Amino acid sequence: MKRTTIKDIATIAEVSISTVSRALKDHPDISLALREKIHQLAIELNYHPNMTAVQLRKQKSNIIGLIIPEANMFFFPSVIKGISEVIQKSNYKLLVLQSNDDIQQEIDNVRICYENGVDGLLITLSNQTVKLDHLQELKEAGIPVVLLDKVLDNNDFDEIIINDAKATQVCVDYLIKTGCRRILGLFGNRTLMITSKRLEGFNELIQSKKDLEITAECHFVSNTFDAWSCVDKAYPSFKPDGIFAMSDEILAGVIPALKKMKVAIPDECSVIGISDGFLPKILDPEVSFLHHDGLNLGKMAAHHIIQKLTSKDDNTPHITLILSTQLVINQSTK
Amino acid sequence: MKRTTIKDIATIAEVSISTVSRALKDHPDISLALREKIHQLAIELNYHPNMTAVQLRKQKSNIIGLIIPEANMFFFPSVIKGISEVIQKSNYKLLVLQSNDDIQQEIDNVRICYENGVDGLLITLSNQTVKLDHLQELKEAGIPVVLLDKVLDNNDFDEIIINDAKATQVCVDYLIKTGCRRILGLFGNRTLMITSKRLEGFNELIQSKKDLEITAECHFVSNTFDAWSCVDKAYPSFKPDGIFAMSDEILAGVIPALKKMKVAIPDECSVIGISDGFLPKILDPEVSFLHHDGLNLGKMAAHHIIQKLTSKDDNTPHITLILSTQLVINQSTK
DNA sequence: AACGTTTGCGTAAACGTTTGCGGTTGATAA
DNA sequence: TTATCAACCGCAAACGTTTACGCAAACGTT
Repeated sequence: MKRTTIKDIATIAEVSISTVSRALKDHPDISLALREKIHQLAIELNYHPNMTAVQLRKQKSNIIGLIIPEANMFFFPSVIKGISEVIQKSNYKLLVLQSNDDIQQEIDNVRICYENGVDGLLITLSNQTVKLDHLQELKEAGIPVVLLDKVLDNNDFDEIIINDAKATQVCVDYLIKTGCRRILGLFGNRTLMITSKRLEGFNELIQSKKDLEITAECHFVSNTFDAWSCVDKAYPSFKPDGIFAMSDEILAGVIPALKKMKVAIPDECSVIGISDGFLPKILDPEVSFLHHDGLNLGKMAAHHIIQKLTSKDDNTPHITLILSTQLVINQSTK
Repeated sequence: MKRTTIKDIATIAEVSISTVSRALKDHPDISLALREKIHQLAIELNYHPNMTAVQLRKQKSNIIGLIIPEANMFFFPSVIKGISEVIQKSNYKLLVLQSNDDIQQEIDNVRICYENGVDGLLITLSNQTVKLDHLQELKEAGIPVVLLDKVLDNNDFDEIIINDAKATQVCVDYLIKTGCRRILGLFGNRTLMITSKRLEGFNELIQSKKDLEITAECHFVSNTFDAWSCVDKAYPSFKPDGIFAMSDEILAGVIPALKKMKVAIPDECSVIGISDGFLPKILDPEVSFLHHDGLNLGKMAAHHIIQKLTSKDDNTPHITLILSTQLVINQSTK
């Protein structure tokens, strides 16, 4: 059951290979009659182009690489969905690799992308990544790279992010405005820029409100259940009246922890977080959150990289796209 | 910034292209000294093989296609994670396409996989899929196809599933054993085999317990919020004392709906479902569920297709792998 | 000394496309 | 008649590898 090639079609139609190739893409050099005949033949023989050969010849794969730390249920599904929607329309395909938050795997994955001739790369850095040499190589080879969400400071790459500091401040500010004075901040991995930015914003805001005598405490957790046990320990000793969770993953641990301790939300303690928006709806009570829209992030990323791929001038300076966010107030805050 | 090829290496080392090719894979025909020299050169020149060319020549891509209906936060993240973990170890890559539960997109995606020369295909059928001609073509071209979770009856393909009917019965049986007599069943899209199997199991069990005078009612919903509003409507009229949700996506709507109506779980109404296991932990109260392990499903699928790819004899009859499941009891049931 | 055998490398075809260039018609214009 | 020019199609190289085959030199065996 060998697949049919244009050569097979050529033999049957008794024309040359090049004629078949041109006919199939309706090149005006080929007469209409012959074009139709060959199209017909292609259908009959169930011909499908061998993209591998096309890639090799055209030096273009129409494949976009996506490297993510981990395919967890938070955030990435929406991002992937957003990317897929856009690139499928533009005839691109998505090669998904995960680094498992391991720098070596990330480097390997970048290499895999390169070897497989991706036309562009979207990447959310692992939390072990502190320099971008591996990406620099790609860039020098003329392959556009776009960083998503988790980035490094002062890098030379295009990036699509939110204003992490401000996002955090909007949340914490809301807590304070609604009367919270003892605020517990829960953050992710310390090595991540996304974490330090949000932490920075957090501390800055607390500082700026010192006349209100705010007390704050910050913890760093690595996943949902880590957040859960962190709240278990920190709540009784610190007795916060407001908790800020920097991500859905953390939020998913905070609410159950409080409820297990019979802490009334928001009467005894308010909760707010940065979230993709789904989780807050199904938790009880519905959580107030700053909407960080993963679907939109994915779409923007895809649009941006496709635009880079189709535009001729690649000497544009690197660009930072800052997504807008929106505060959504629900019952978890007063 | 052209990428270096073995030709470049050959020119510099003043040997032939084939010698470089062999040296790089340590072919014994090449002297040790030359091998080392060429390896060294490859590193200096930052050589990376062009997999597209390798693919074309070897007629093998080491790419596995994955087609899913939708990258949502339920189930698929774990499946993708499981698949990725396994295939990355075996040097395979994953091409992820989503059909958005649209048959035409699914067909297109299968074609894309074929054109890009995937060595194997993993697919979870869309809910519009009623025949498998598009997959048959792949199979006839010698490309192994494995169906995941959502399958059709009496198909000729390898499949990895759970015993849907039994899984449902275990859940509903538990509800009945703990005293429920008015049971509301919430199911997904009717066209899916997975739905009809679970529904079948549901009805069968209810029938078999007719001496207990069980009353049951079934509804079909398409997503979380659909499930939510369904409960909103059905609960007041039907007044169930037990609810069965056939998936995480549905479960995520049931619990909030009940809580909003101030229904005490499980005192007024028990809840149980088929779930990947994460969601039940963060909902309140913690939900009893039959564990349908997506991570494991992914791993099994990857292992199976890799095994098929490496084994010589492809004339094995099609095989159905039925994953084991486990009932986990929490506070949402008595 | 004659004959195998091994060692070490090169030649060239092949994988399935695309595409620049050139060539052959037949018609039209000068 | 000859030059011009479309219209239509084929030749062959190229993309970067792999690999069957060949071949020369070196070595070992009688």
